[in-house]
Amino acid sequence: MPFTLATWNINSVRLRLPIVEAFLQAESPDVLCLQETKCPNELFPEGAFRALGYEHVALHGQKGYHGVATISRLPFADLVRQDFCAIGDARHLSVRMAVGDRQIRVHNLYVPAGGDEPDPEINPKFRHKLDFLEEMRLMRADAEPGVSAILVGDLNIAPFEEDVWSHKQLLKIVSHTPVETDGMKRVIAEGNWTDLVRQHIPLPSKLYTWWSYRAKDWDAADKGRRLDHIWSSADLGPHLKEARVLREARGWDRPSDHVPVVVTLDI
DNA sequence: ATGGTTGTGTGACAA
Repeated sequence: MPFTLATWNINSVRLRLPIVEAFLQAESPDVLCLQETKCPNELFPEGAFRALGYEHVALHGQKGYHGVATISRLPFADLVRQDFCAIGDARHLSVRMAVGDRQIRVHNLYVPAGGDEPDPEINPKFRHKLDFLEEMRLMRADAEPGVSAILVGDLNIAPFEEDVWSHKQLLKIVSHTPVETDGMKRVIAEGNWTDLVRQHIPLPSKLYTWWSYRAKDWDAADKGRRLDHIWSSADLGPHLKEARVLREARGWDRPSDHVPVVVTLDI
């Protein structure tokens, strides 16, 4: 059976509900993982998602900042909200669902952006990002026997040269510094994760999922970065049928600065 | 080098 999963940093789910609804009607993924919902759980617009057939909603939100949500056509169980760095931020949510005969745990993550100065000694936000990455090293794709895994989200790191518009110009810019890109590659290697998007759209193709609001003409300038990712356990790699980045969503009305990333597996 | 924009919730901060 085909199984389609999408991830999208939505930058306020309430403000952007119209484009989220349009996306769901157009693409009809089985699962949508949102980040930066900026919405307390009690104010999350669950009804709008139920009306579109997404009857299963898992929330880890807070007022004003951060927040992740996983909405699904398929039922799920074993909801976990992990408190990375033990500071109470709403940055992680995972659920386990049955897809055909297979069990899959879906992790939804919003990694700290890390501020502007890439020095953990003087910038506590960058220290936090590196600490978060260190904690992610404990996440293993094969952590649960008999359960496959998918890890998605705004990971706020563009790991490869082709994941940014200019490798040289971004080497000292937070999201593409060597300590971050090496750290992410270590998380992938040690956790035995597969980068599904790069499996389907391999290097050296340039690929971005985020364009700053501050650019005058994001499309023409195209100074993007690939900050949003979909990884899986190795067993799912051979089942991948397609991976897409919905670049056009950056040009929609009142857009997020991130666009949806979508994979389809044949389970 | 600097400044550029958006969101929350009406301040200052986060991204």
